[in-house]
Amino acid sequence: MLLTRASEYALLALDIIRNADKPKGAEQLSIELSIPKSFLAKILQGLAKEGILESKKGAHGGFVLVKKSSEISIASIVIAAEGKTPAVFDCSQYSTTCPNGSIGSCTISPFLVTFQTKIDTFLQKLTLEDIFK
Amino acid sequence: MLLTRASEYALLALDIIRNADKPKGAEQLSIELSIPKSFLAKILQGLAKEGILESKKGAHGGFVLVKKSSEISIASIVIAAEGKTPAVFDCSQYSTTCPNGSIGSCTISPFLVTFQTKIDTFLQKLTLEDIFK
DNA sequence: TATAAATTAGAGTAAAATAGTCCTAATTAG
DNA sequence: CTAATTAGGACTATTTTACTCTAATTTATA
Repeated sequence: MLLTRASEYALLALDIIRNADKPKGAEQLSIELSIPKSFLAKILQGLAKEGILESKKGAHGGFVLVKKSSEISIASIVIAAEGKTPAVFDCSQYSTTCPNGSIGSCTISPFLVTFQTKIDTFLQKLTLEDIFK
Repeated sequence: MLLTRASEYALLALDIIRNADKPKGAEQLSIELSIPKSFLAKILQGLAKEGILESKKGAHGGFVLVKKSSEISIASIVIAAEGKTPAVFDCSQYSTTCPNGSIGSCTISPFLVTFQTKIDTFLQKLTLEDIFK
């Protein structure tokens, strides 16, 4: 799987947050979406760190969108949620054990790079607004 | 990750097999590629079952290509190697616990379907010949 | 026909990634 | 002050990935 539940929960939560007029708390969101609160809270924290959401602490706090939906790429959401860019195949991680030696010299490397670029481009061009309209 | 080592090993092995004039054994391939023999053997068995390779048992046996490289899609190789089609996000697996109920009614479903289709199409159009030329 | 070289099949295992939980601290509206 | 809320870190459970091992089967060839 390219995307994990973190991305799924992030996108579902963002759709609710962008349609709300007040800050949405993690607990409220977890109830509306029927997903685990602590896990969702972690994901929302990640989105806040990346500047996709603004978090308001304390009573009546919660999360609000900082930018317009049309200015938030799906790529940035996924990277914030997953903690890394979604990779077709994680060569670098295995570089020391790579059968073909260093990265880039492998016979399938051109294919992998082309594929990865296709995915990156697709996610970078798509915005939060696009996927919900 | 969308693709696992099974697909990587399958593609690397197929590149050697298609350039050989005799059946290539799992052991020989595992040596040339510096990858575990038993694991590679399992993957080659899968490719043989899907009709991508023909396996010859016994002495001087091994694996040979059945079709031309240009007639073998990367999609078919990946499906044979992974045992399933590479999924962007595995909704069906979570259908019983899906926050939004049944598949397709989820707000991110259209995005997921579009994304998955893009990937499927890309892999179906690409052939073994394409990625090594 | 014996034998060595292969694939086949299935069960089992180890490591890594995913999907969480839990607890304590810090912040803030009212 | 206090109740509501985010922040952070450590921890755990589950699932997937990446293998291994053993025994059975097949087959070229001597």
